[in-house]
Parts: sequence; C-alpha cells; structure tokens
Amino acid sequence: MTTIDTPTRPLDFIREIVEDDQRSGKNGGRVVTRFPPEPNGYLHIGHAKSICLNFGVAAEYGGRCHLRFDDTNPSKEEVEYEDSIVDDVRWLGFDWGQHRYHASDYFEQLYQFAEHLIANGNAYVDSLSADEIRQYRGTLTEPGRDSPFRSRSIEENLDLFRRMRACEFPDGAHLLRAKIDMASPNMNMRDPALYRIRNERHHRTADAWCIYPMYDYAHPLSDALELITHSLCTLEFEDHRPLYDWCIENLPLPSRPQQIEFARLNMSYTVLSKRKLLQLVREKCVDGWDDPRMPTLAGFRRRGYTPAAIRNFCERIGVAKRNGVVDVAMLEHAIREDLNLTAPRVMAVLRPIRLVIDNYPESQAEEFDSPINPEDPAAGARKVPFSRVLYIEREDFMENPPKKFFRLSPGSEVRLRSAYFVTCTGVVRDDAGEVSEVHCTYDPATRGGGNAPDGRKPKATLHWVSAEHAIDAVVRLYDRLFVSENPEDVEEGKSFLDMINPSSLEVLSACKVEPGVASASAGTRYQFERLGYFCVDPDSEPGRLVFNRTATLRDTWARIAAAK
RNA sequence: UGGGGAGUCGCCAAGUGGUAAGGCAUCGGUCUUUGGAGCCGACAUUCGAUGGUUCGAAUCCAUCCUCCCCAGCCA
Repeated sequence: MTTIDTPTRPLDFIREIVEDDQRSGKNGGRVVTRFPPEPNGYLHIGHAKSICLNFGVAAEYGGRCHLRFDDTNPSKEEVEYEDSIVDDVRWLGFDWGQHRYHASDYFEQLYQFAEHLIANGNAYVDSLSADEIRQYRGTLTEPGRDSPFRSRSIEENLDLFRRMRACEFPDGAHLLRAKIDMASPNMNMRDPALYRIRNERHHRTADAWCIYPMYDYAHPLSDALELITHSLCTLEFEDHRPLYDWCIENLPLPSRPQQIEFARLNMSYTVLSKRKLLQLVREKCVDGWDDPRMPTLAGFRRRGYTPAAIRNFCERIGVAKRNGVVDVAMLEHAIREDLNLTAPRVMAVLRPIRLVIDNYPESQAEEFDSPINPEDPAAGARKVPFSRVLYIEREDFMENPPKKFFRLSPGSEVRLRSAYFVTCTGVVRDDAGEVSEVHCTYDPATRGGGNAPDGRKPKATLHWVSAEHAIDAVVRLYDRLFVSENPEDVEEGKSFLDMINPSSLEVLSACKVEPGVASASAGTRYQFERLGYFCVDPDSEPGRLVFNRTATLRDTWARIAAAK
C-alpha cells in the first residue's frame, strides 16, 4: 500500500498560517486555540463551525483548545446558557480537558493591568455622559475630539478608577478609556472604553465587582494569559485587531497571541443571530431553544442529527474570508449520508389505509425477515409480523393513476417489502364515497418478497405494517422554519417573523409502526423505509411513541408529480 | 465622500505566472426487494470590469464597479 494517491484536502488559509508558524518555530511550535462563547444564548450551527475550526486545528497540530466563557457583561449572561454550551460542545464531540475558563477568572488581573495602563499614561477616566461621548467620537468621515477629561493626571485617574472599583459611583458616571487617538480613521481606536460601571450582580463573581471590562480589553488579555497562540474570530472583528494588538503591546503579558478572522456561517432558509433566535423562543414561534426546527445544536440534536454529520458539514463548507450563504441542502446531505449508513430500517405507515388480502387465510400470521440495514449486511435482519389485514400508505394507492405512477392501483401488482407480491382487486368505500379499504390477492409463490418463479418484477415496492401487530405512534413532520431563502431580507415594515413557514410542523397522530420499535428510547434513530429518517422524541410515553422527522428520503415520484 | 475586508459554476470552495480541483444542487444513464442508497456521465474556453506587463495572467500592475463590516459604557 502506498499513500501516493491519497487525495489531500487543500488547507484553508488559517491552517496555512498555523503550519507556517510551526515551520518557523513561532510560539515554540505550540498551538493553542480557544472557543470563547458569551453565555447569553444557545449555541447554533454557526458556532459549530467555529468549534470545529478551533478544536480541529488544535487537534491536528498537537495543541489544545480552551473553552472560555466570555462573561464580561453581567446584564446579559446566565448559568442556564453556560450549562447548555458545555453540553453542546461535548455532544459535538470535543473535549477541552481541564481547560475550561471564564473571562471573569481574570477580573483581578485585568484590573491590575488597567492600573498599569493608567500609570503609563495609556488610559484615563472619562466623566462625560454616554451621549456626550458619542458626540465627541465624531463620525465615519469626521475625526473625533478629545474629551475634556483626557488630560487628567495619572494620580487623579488612579484615584478615580480605584473609587470606581470601590463602587462609589452610579452606572455611567465614569468610564475608563484607552488613550489612543481620537482622530483615528478606525473608530475602534478613538479612545475605546475599557471598563464601565455596572452595579449589577454577576452570575459567577456575584457582588465582587461593580466595574466590568469590555470585550476589546478582556479578550486579548484573556488570550495572552492563557497563552493562546491563534485567536480565531469572525470578520466583524477585523477592525478591532489594531486594538487587540495595542492592548497586548502596552502590557507586560506572558504571550502574544495572533488574532485571525474568518467568515461566519450563514445558511439559506435559516436565521443565525442570537437576538433573532432569542426572539423566536420568547415570542413562542417555536417550542424552545431545542425545538427541532431551530438551528441550535440542541435543536438539531432533538431533530435527530448526529454530531458526526454536523462535523462533516463544517469540514465540507470550508473556512475562508468570503461572506456567503451555504445552502441548507448541504447540511441535509450530511445527515442523510450518515444515517443511510447507520440507521436501522423499520416500516412505518404515516397516513394509513387498510389493505385486505382476500385470499390470505383469516387466522394466519407469519413473520418475515427484513434487513436491518441493506448498507450494512452485518447488521443482520429483524422479524416483521404479517397478516391478512395490513396498513399501507394512503398515497401509495391511486384509483386512477397517472402515467409513471408505479404503485398500487386497480389491477396492478406491487411488491410488499420482504413479504409477497400483491395485486389490487378493488376498493371499499365509506358513506362519503371515500376509499376506506383496498383489496388485493397475494401470490404465495413470491413469499419473502424475492423474485417470482416466473421472473415477474413489480415496478414498485411498498412498505406496510400488520394491522393487528402495529403499534400506534405520533409523528412530527418538520420542514424548514422559513419560507424565504434569506428570512432577514424583507420589505419595509415586515420582519423575519413574517417569513416563518406556516407548515414547518405537521403532527400526524394516527401512525402505525412495526412492533419491534415499541421499547425504543428517546434519541433512537431509524430510517422509516421509503419515507425518511426519524428519531424518538423525549416526549414519548410508554405505549405512545413520538417520532421527529430528521430528514426526508429523496422521492423521485414526488419530483415527477411536482413537475406537472 | 473615512477606515477595514471580499469578489472563481445556481451555492460552498481549491488555485499563489504555465493554460480552471472537489463538494452540494441540477440533468441524464445504470443498478436496485426502499421510485432510497450506490455506480457512470454531463455541468466555468473562463475567474467583477477595463486596460497594461509577459512567450504565457484567475494569479503581477493600474483604473473602475459591486458587496460586507465599523460611529454600544454589546460581544
């Protein structure tokens, strides 16, 4: 065996930088990354991209990745979110070992470093109001003006800052600012805020502080203190990089991390902003953060997605600096690809109609072997009970079939998967004239559903379930949450909420499933043959299973029918 | 009209001066006890535009165009 023809995936620009750094011996060859979520919401598929990147790069280059909570704003953060983030990152399959940190772990050090900046004349306490500061900042095209407090003495700054820490002032009375350049063309360099007063309880440090550091200050220092080598973040922080570097250059830090920006993930038919996701939850447009229609990791988990599928998806979309929109079909492909190989097959009838086999003995019943997974012969077979009265899918029968409809119709013969060939002989109608029962005869010579002795080959194979053996189930059919490819792009006066798909959830409560799944536990995934992938929802109760549809199977007939 | 980024197939995305990878989607065919899956094939004479340099340019230079981000005491 040689590895010559092993196709090598080209490196993305970040891995290229990391490899260059390793070659040149920068950072002593160490690679340390971090995933720094703010605990103010649930993680979504966009975060998965960042998680896979950060943990992936670390693993590939023999380094490590820290999980660090960016908890510098007590008014937005909660423990519930922190717990969910821990669960989700673990579920995705990543491990930070002992390296779980919080920006708040560094509050004392961050404070001391702030005094250091003041002592060196690199920071000052401003006492302008928020509104005045905005006015002094200038605009995109006009430079800002120095605050009248910019020239306070070091002693006065130190005194004021210490009194800020001592909680002597109300919110907004003072602000610690970096002394950089009010005329900078980069707005972030016009004396950015470093510390603000927030007389508020923090979910971890409780009442220890009433001043809290800003992201732009806390982030680079946290990175440096943790000896992070490559600090990967999204594009919108690109113009913060000079400030990131400024903080590091002006303080005696133990290391010099490098910030590198990449494009965040956008996906069609999806919304990925924490604010909007929070709104969907708060306004009850969905059933919570883990609603299977949500693009949150908790939602995908409940929907039946596997961590491997999400990781493969993240690998496949790549990492670059171009803003784009990934087709949600790419994600759907990833989950089908995974489940096709791993999900046990089962027969389930979602919209049942009775199929009576007139020439099958009334009292008879038998069991057929059906493959658990044709893609994996080693998985073996399962027993499926069969009897005279079955349920088949209502849409698998048509009294007046159009061309190319190969399923059951008067006079036609189809294969019942793993059972027999069956020929439709007629229908029974209810009082309203609706077909309430389909009748047929079976060919005993086709037992097992294999080929007939005379070589007949039906053009269709139907799934079925024995009426007397079937168990009842509720099936929730999920579809995309939004009807628009870009739900954020709406006309004046409308919001993304107006783009919600009114039929994103259809609940079918009279479904029939083969008995073998009766004791399946929540989270178990199956392929319902010919229909799609489904998983058992935690809402299930004994005797009343609830399934969520993860993804449909490709349906060629539906395409043909839709094309007309 | 300041600054920072980005423009390669419908969507992601390689390519870094030597004559446009791959994936998704789409469309054919084949195979099939899932109209599933698999397999085979098609799918950018062209890289935002225009000039220029060069034997040769998506790659270098110039000019122009388009899109994204920045004026939170959010991250």
